[in-house]
Amino acid sequence: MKLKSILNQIIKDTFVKAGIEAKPISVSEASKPEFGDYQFNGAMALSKKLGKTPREIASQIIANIGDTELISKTEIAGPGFINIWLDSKWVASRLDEMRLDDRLLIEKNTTPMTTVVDYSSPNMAKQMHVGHLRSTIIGDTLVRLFDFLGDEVILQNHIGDWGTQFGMLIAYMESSGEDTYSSLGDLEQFYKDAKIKFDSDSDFANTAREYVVRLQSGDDYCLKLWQQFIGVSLTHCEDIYAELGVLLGRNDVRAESSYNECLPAIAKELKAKGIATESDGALCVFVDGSDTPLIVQKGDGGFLYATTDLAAIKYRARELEAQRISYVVDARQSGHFKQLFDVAKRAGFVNKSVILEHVSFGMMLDKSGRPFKTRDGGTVKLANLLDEAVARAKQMIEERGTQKPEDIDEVAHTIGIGAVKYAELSVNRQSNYIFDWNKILSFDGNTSLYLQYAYARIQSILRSHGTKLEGKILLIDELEVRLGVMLLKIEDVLRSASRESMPHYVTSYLYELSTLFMKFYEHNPILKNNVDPKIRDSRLLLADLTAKTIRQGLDILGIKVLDKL
RNA sequence: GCACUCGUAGCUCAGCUGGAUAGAGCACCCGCCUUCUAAGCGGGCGGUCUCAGGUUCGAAUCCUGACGGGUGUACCA
Repeated sequence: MKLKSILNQIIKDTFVKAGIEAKPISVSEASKPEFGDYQFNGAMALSKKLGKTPREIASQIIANIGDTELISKTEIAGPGFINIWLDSKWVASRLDEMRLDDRLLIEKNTTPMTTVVDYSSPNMAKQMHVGHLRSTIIGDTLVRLFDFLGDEVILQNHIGDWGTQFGMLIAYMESSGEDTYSSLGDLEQFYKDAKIKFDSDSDFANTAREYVVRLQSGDDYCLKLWQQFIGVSLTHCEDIYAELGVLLGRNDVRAESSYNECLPAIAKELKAKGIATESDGALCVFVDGSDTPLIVQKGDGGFLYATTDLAAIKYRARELEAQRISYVVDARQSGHFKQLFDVAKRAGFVNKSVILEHVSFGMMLDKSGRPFKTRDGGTVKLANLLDEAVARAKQMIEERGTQKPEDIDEVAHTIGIGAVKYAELSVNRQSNYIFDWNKILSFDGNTSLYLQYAYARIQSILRSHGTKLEGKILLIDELEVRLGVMLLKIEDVLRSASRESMPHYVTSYLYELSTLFMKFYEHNPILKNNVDPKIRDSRLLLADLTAKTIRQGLDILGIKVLDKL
């Protein structure tokens, strides 16, 4: 439920009733429990405009709140804050509705927005490395989030499958003559070997160069080799996707090369519209605020990634009818996207109303704050990173010794992959972040394990109880009320995370929810002997609803829960 | 040089459209398991929110400048 909107509407109504001619600002969550559940801080700002003291305005607002079942108490505090307490009976009955609803009272958008999410986008010439992790994980969460809230989501994996290096790669693949799949088992090595041969063997280099030309002119033989190469490389990516449990599949691939045919028309159209002009022999679009232009066509007639991106954005807006296009790409390309969006709108490839956003993110750094590399300075392959995560998780649970031997591998996988994903998602995506194994695989603090532990603890209580849950939720203790209100906030959190493409809003919420539950649990016994049956039933229901909310939140993050830890 | 971005506790990070005494986790110190998972909970220590101005009743948040870090800067993607 959209709790904040409901409260905002109440405040808005009081403005009308009181004849206050101003637009109220939004209520905000109370900064402290003593200040209630929500607070309205708009009275101070209106003081000058209305010629009244903030406290006068505040009391005018309060006087007009009238009879509403969801607010139990209001007060004017300090200079003119209005503190608002929700009625615990009202909260309790909403929670009773929530636990009977699969969607936890989270509404589905009545008018779905067609949203394209462009993410992962690995280069087919190389193995996936840690640089692809953030895009893949953040993008996947956005897809799940948008979809859950009811938007029409279209996944786009804009794989890099075109460029001069493929001439060399297919020539080398041909000459190595081995079984293609196994020889491409380590793409990184394959690329290096090809490069060595290219640099040392002039006949091979000539063949490679010839293959680039033949490839670009549509030669059947080279195209066949190239398709074979891309096919194998893509399968490697799919292995990683399966390991990570992300949604991307072969149907979501819309490769760079698929836009090749449209590129001349894009350049022509930009030129015809007078948007692109020639400069130093290249066809360029100059954009206000950038001193370097977006180059649409090279001096030699070739096209660049900017042209491909323009073709792609046009395809997404026109063919896919996207109303929102999100590019989950690292922050270094912010300049490029600024130009791209400007040109796309100016050229009319995309309507003005379409939301174009660069969901940018920072770099992954190691513990000492340097770019995350292997000991010898190479890029860390994603496959190795994920293997290490699972291996470390396995070691931990073996030491703990609470899992059955046959379950260990699966549990280790859930924990290890979950920890890596959560680490990516829980920090503000815009800044660089430090990747530290000890931190991400910890049970303390804002980690996936802490949430999984909270969930597992609740499952354990439910198992001990055994029988079906009964009764109603009663909110008596202060911690119960706070937990209850927190549970009702989930939709507001998901909505703002979706609006701003900020997955860490969700992780922060889940962490706060889990810590609140832990406190509640420590202070309010559930199954102990002296607990009144009605209260016991209520607390069981509250625990169960908390678990469901954690599970739903983690599901949107693409992280699995465990019944036992 | 120019552009973008960041600067919050010893470390890693939250802090939403400006609001009350700036919050977590780690580390360090102290307490809590005969009973629901102690991978937990409670308490303590720790801050000139880089600095200087400005706007405002009110600034970590907005604006300007300085300093410091990162990134990008014409035919690679």
